[in-house]
Amino acid sequence: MKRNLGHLLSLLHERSAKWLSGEMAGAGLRGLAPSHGDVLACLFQRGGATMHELAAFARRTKPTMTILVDKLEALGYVSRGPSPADARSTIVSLTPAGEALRPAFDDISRRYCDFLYSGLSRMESAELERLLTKILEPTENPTPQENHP
Amino acid sequence: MKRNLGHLLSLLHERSAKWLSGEMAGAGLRGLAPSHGDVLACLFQRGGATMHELAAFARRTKPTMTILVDKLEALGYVSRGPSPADARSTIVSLTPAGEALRPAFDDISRRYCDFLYSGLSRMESAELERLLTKILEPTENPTPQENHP
DNA sequence: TGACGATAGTTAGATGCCGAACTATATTGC
DNA sequence: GCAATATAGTTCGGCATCTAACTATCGTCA
Repeated sequence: MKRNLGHLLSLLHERSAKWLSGEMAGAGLRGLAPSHGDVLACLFQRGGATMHELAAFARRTKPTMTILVDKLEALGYVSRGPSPADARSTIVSLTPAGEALRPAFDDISRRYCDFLYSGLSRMESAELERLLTKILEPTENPTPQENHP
Repeated sequence: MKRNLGHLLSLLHERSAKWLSGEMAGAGLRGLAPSHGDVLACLFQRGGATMHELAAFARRTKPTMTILVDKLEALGYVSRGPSPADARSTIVSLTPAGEALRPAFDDISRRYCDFLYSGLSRMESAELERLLTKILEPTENPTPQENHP
């Protein structure tokens, strides 16, 4: 059983994704993926965002964001509206039903941290973050899509 | 910019996957995903495996493995054969074309490690692995699918 | 002012992945 | 020896994701 860094990373990533999906399902959001959660998180934080901003926040491409928002809109959690400043832009915002998810989401976020850092001391957590950041450093990665000259 | 552990993990995971895809494409395997690489890695290591073993090794479900092997077989890198011991089983093995990929794969594996551990001292690498393993420990995760009573 | 390149968003097509359901073979219990 | 159960693989339907290509609008610059 080779336990190299790549393997550990995949393992943890998959487990995190599964945990989040499970928790979201438990919060009444059956069938929603972590990415949908990222969209909602962005809206909880900013109150409204363009497709472009959502895509950058969730680090997904714009076509993906179209699909994600389509679903959230169909479920009644968000709505699309025109931007007063730019006729090309769409402003996505939370509906009352979407806003109602905020407490459950805050709760999941808190427990997600507990889940991830479980068993690690405060110092170990800090060290882990430092090491991962150091690996990430060399080429701080930009937003997916449109990152070419 | 919240840099919590979940975020760092996602970032690193995405970057690793992209790096691997790119390297595989560079090695003449355009259109193959990291999971296909896992299948080949398993075969390089064991010389032949059942679908079930491949699925466990790559941590994908059996239906997914069917598709992955379909593709590798269509490309001429592996072939399916019957198991002499069990008529239900399929033995997947490397064709000469598949075997020919081995040196390129070994090279990619080596450079993948360099890529991941880049900038980390030997001690830091060990510490990082230790911390990730510690997080993973509590519920050492089993093979996906058929893991329920 | 009008043409041209940049930007916002969507559509189309393809791929990796999963769960559920299915077929075929093996194993176990009576 | 046979029915019940378990196991190996596949098929089916669905979802998130990507790239490429498209439409519509904005900004710029001559």
